[in-house]
Amino acid sequence: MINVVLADDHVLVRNGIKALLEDQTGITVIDEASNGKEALEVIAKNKPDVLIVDIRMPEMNGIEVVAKVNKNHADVKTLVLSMHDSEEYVVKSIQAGADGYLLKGASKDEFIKALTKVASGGKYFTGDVTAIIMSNFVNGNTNNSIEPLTEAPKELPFKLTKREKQILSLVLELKNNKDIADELKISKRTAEVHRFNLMKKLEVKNLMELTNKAKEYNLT
Amino acid sequence: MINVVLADDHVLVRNGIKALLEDQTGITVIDEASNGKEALEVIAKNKPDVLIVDIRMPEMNGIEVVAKVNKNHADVKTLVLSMHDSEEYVVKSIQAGADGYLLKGASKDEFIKALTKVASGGKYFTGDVTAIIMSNFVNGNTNNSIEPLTEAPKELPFKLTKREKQILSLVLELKNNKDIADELKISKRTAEVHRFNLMKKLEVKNLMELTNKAKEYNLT
DNA sequence: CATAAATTAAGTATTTATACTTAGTTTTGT
DNA sequence: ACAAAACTAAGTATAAATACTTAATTTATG
Repeated sequence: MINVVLADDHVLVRNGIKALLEDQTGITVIDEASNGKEALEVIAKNKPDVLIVDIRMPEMNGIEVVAKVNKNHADVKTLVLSMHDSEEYVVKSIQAGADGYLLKGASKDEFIKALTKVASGGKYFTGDVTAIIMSNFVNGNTNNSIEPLTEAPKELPFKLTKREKQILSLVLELKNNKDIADELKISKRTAEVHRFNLMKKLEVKNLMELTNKAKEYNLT
Repeated sequence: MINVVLADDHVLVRNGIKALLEDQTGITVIDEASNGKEALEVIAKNKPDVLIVDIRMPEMNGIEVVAKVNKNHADVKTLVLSMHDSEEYVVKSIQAGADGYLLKGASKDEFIKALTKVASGGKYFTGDVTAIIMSNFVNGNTNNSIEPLTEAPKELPFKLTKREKQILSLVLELKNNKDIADELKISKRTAEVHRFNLMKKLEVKNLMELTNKAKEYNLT
């Protein structure tokens, strides 16, 4: 019997997965969570075999949840669900210690396969992203299984100060330096400097690249 | 027996709804579509009783689909699914002729209730938005039922030309005038003029307001 | 085919952003 | 308490955006 906890902020998606899984004998959804923090609480309480977790969630995103689960509840397996087949997300999930990564567009069969594989101690990464992963890790993998990362997760190539993060978030709201300055009660020139340093650190040269990079590194 | 067509770009969501609905006797999902255009084709072919359609979809959004279905297949009922309880979406759905509007966070019970009500010629709008609607239409409504709009859908307070829509979409990607000009092979000055006219028409004075307004009116 | 609407683009003045550098003033870590 | 890091903000020069206006071509539509 596989005991599962579902974490996704949409009831409908949870219901869907639940219906899909419980149609299968040997799988039970013992609890649900609608955000990252709740997921951690629920896991601490219930100790499921597998956590199925969406990346995009309020309070705390799925990847952070996976990282924490791996740290504090090493025996709980994690299967990440995502709408995106972005390399960034996949790699981050692996680094966070996820046991599997599935696209929301996956079929029922693939879903069940992934869950059972993960529950039995295996790894499952959807075929759509396997090629990407392959190029990053050299292993004797069979088709959809890969070994977990052994090396320490490589840290971001930049570190932002508190103030910079503040300014970044305002810049991402497309506010101009004047408005940012007013909002933070600093001079416009100071806002400019922070923005300038931000652009340097993130190695971008315009707003478009900034927003893309920020999204890429989840600096929202 | 109610015959339903599902249109949503996520297989998982479709599977979820399907499982949820077919659990109920008297409801059959006869076909599915993963984007707006496909939805229209599927409807032309199958003539279902009800179309359950997500707002956010590739190719053509759910509201446009509803409008077209209402025009070309008046006997097909439409139930709009959305993640957002935004007034804009609700009002637009009603104007497009939707018979119901449900949040994705709806419970199974509410879902079934909405579907059966819509299928039998009624209207169902989720309680979360009823208050909003009430303030717009004065009718002798019972709880969750409202009358359809009789007046012509009020048009947007601005109309954009083809070129302006093109430029708008590039502006929304945060591209600057130079890049937009290069991309469209026009002079930078021309791009500036179009952007200027855009700002005037939408009555905004900076990028932030522009993106907000564009989102508001679904001008993505 | 004629007129309106749309697209193109230049001119001009003013404001804002960019790309730095320098430097004084907190804050923070050990 | 002392250095390092962070925050603040000024100066300067150049580039780009803003806020218009005018006006020459294209393109649509009655």
